[in-house]
Amino acid sequence: MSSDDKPYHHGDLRAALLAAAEAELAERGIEAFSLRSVAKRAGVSHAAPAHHFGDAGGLLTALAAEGFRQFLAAQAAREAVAAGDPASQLVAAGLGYVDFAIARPTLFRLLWQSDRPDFTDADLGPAARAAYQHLVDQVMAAGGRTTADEAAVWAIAHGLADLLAAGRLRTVGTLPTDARDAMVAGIIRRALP
Amino acid sequence: MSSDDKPYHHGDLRAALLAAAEAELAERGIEAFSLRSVAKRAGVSHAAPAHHFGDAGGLLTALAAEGFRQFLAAQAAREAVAAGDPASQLVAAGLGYVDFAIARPTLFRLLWQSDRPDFTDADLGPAARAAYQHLVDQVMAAGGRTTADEAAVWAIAHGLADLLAAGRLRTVGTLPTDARDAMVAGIIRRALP
DNA sequence: GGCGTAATCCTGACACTGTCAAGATAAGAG
DNA sequence: CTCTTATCTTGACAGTGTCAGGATTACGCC
Repeated sequence: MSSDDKPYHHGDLRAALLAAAEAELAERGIEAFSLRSVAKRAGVSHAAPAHHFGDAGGLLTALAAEGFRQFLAAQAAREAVAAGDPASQLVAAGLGYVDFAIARPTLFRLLWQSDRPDFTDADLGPAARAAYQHLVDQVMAAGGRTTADEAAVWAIAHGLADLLAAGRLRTVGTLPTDARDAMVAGIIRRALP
Repeated sequence: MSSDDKPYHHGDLRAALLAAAEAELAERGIEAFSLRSVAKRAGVSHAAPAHHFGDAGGLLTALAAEGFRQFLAAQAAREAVAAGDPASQLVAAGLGYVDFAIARPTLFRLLWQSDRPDFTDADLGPAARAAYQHLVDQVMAAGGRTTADEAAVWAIAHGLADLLAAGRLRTVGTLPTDARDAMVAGIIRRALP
C-alpha cells in the first residue's frame, strides 16, 4: 500500500491515541479535552478509542499511568547526574519533580489535580503511589525521621512544581535555567531537618 | 405570594447562581461542572445565567473572584487570633491558606489550577493578586529578604494546601485538627530564613 | 492454499452540553 | 397609565460522550 493509504486497521492505534491525547491536552487544556478531537487527530472515527480504553476516563487513566512513569523518570534523570550522597539525591529528585511540571504542565495537572483518571485502576494506582513514594523514601535516606520531614519536603517540591506549572511564581519561573535550578535546590534544602 | 411560587423575576438570581455554582462544583467536581445543572439547581431556565454572567466562563470568573476574597478572609481569620509578631502572623496566614484548601477543595482548585476563569477580568485579576500578595508581604515583614524567601514560604504553604485538598498527604490530613495545625505551622516555619 | 473466529474500526443514534436569537414577563420612570 | 428597560423563557444549533450494530481485517487452524 502507498504511504498515504488509510488501512482499516491502524496498527498501533492505542499508542497513537495516547500521543494524540497528550497533544490535545497540551494544546486545549484539560478542561476542554475532547475525546472526539483526539480521535480526529489520530485519524480514526470518533468511536475508535472505545475499543482500547472503554471511555474517556479510561484513556485519561492510561495516559496518567504513563505520565507517572515519565514523572518518575524525570526524577531518575536528575539523580543520575547528581552526587551520590543522600541529600544530593533528594534534591535531585525534587529538581526532577519540578522539571516535569515545567516541561509538561498540563500532564502534571492531570496527574495531581484531576479527578477524571481512575486512581483505583490496577495500572494507575501503583504507578501513582510509586511516583511520590520515591520522594518520601529519599527523605528517610537523607536523614528524615518524622512524618513532618516527609510532608515538608513533599510539600515544598510539590508547591514549587505546581506554582511554576500554573505560571505563577514569575520571580522564579523567568530565571535562566541554572539560576532557577540553584534557587529550587536551595529552597528544597530548607525543608530538611 | 406563597412560599413555593415561582415569580418570573427571581429577585437576586445572581447571588443564587453563584451559590448554586459552588454547590455544583463541590458535588460534581470542576471537570463535570455544567451550566445547565447550575440553572436547574437555582430553579431557572438553562439560559438565565447568560444575562448575568455572559457565558460559563463568566460565571466561573465571578465565582473565582468571590473565592479569592474568601480565601483572603480565611487567612485574616487566623491572623486575628494569632500573636502579633510578624513571624506568628505569617504562620497564621499559612494556616488560613491551608484551612481554605481543606474546607473547600474544589473551589481551591478553581482558583489555582483551572484555566476557565478569566484572570484578566477587571474584578478577578486584582482579587487574585491580592490573595497571594498578602502572603508574600508577610514574608518580608517577618524578616524575609530575598525572592527565595518569598518563593519558599509560598511554595510550602501552597504545596501543603494543594496536597491536602487533593486528599494526598494522608499522614497529615487524617490528624486531629490541633495536631494538624501544629504540624503545618512547624513545616511553614522551616521555609523562613 | 482456504475457512472461521476474534479483534479492530466505522456508522448511526441518543441524551446532554454551551451558546445564540427571539419572544414573554415584570419592574420602574415619567 | 404608558413606555422603556431589565429580566427570564423557549426553541434552535453544533458539539460532546456513549452505546448498538455492522463492516473490515488479522490470525490460528485445517
